[in-house]
Amino acid sequence: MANGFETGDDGDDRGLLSDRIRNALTDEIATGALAAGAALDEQQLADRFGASRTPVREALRQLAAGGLVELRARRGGVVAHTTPERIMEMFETVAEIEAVCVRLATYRMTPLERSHLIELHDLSQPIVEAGNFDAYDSFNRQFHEAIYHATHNSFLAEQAIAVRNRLNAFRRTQLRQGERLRRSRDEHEAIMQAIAEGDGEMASRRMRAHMLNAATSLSRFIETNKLGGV
Amino acid sequence: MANGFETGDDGDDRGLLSDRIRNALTDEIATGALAAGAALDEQQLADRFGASRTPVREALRQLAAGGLVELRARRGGVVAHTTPERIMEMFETVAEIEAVCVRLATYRMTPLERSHLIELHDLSQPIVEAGNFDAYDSFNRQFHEAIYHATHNSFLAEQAIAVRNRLNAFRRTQLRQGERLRRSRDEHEAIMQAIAEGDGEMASRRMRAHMLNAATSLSRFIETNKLGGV
DNA sequence: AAGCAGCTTCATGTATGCAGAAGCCCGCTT
DNA sequence: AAGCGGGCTTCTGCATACATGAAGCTGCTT
Repeated sequence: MANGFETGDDGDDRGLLSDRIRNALTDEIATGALAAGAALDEQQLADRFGASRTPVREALRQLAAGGLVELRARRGGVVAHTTPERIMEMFETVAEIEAVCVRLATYRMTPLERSHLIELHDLSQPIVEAGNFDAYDSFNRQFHEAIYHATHNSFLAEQAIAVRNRLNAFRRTQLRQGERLRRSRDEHEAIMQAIAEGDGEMASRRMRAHMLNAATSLSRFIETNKLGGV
Repeated sequence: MANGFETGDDGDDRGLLSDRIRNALTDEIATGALAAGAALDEQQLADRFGASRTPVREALRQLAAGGLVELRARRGGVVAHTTPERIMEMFETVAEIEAVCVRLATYRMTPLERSHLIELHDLSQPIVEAGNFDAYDSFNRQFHEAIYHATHNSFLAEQAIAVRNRLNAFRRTQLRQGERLRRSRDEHEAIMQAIAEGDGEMASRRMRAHMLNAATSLSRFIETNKLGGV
């Protein structure tokens, strides 16, 4: 996470109250239960969570720092209004950062890391065959994070994870089409090949294309379903 | 800033108390008045700022979100321990992000934006001649931020500014050598030329080199002055 | 003497109370 | 009837008080 907060675990039973509230609100914003622009009344939220305003305030501050909530001094907070254009910008940013990561990783990864990545990639084959979306999502995360770490630049890796998480809040309307699943793995395959050949630039270009393909698919999805303000 | 907080201005007289404390602590950490690893006692800070613990807590949370402070649940906070290695990682990250920005900017900037950038660059000539470090610092910031904006990706621009600001906290030990000043402008010149030729890849490579040169200079500085834990 | 248990102390986490500012509604004026 | 001003309401921001978990210390046991 590397967000400056160590709470033990992200479970929901025993952490700090403010963290539980933060996680809950994050989920609700991500799932759309709290629509963009919705006012966030402190007392109201406190009542809803059976807590006082204090932990709610702290949760809101943290969400504001993460960009999910906008706070105006003495005027309360609202759920950040994220337009489709901005989501596309976020996608492009992630794509570029991932491209940077895979290029550096190609040049710097240890044989052990390369082996781990190959193993991970191989494991995704049966997942695609089975069409298990949740499992693939989990694998996909591991795959990309393995690349982040292989840059041997922990700060960059943290940035990549942070921006990726921030984007994930809007990927719930994920493209759950089997075709994209297979294409995603094929693109991974191409990236792996470039890595194997030690061609960081090629891996970088393919990674960028990989991410932008996902963005394009989502864009089409938004277009056809007319999800105006997300 | 796009950090989710709108406080009117960053002045110190009339904003929110928690913001004033946050700014003050940011400065103190940046200047080294608060050394890395120093414990941050809430009550103690509250006394020092003549406030209660509440705004201090909020300030600490925001700083934690920004990475300047590490908070462990129920165990208080300490100034984030930023090793020279980590600073170098941050430099590399900034260099890569800037490289991405200038490539996108090259392909997307409007004639007006290009003109503005050229004007900005021209204005830096007399500043270098005069050896005015502060003025050059200000210009440099404008120059790079103009490039961010020219990407026409506001999210990416915000990320770039955020990570740059975070790094700036450690650049106070800035290399104030006239030679570096002139070389910096020469590198800008080379970047401008690549932009003028519409060669985004070239501009990107030169920008990366430009940033890494600055990092190398700082690295030498740290090495010779043995600023162990920063 | 070393290690552990229990207690004490203290800092954090949470709740509540209070003051001030922003927004709103109502009534007044033109 | 429409625009404006004042009082009112409500919510945020800050302060203070209470509860709880963590760290350190003391004394006992082995």
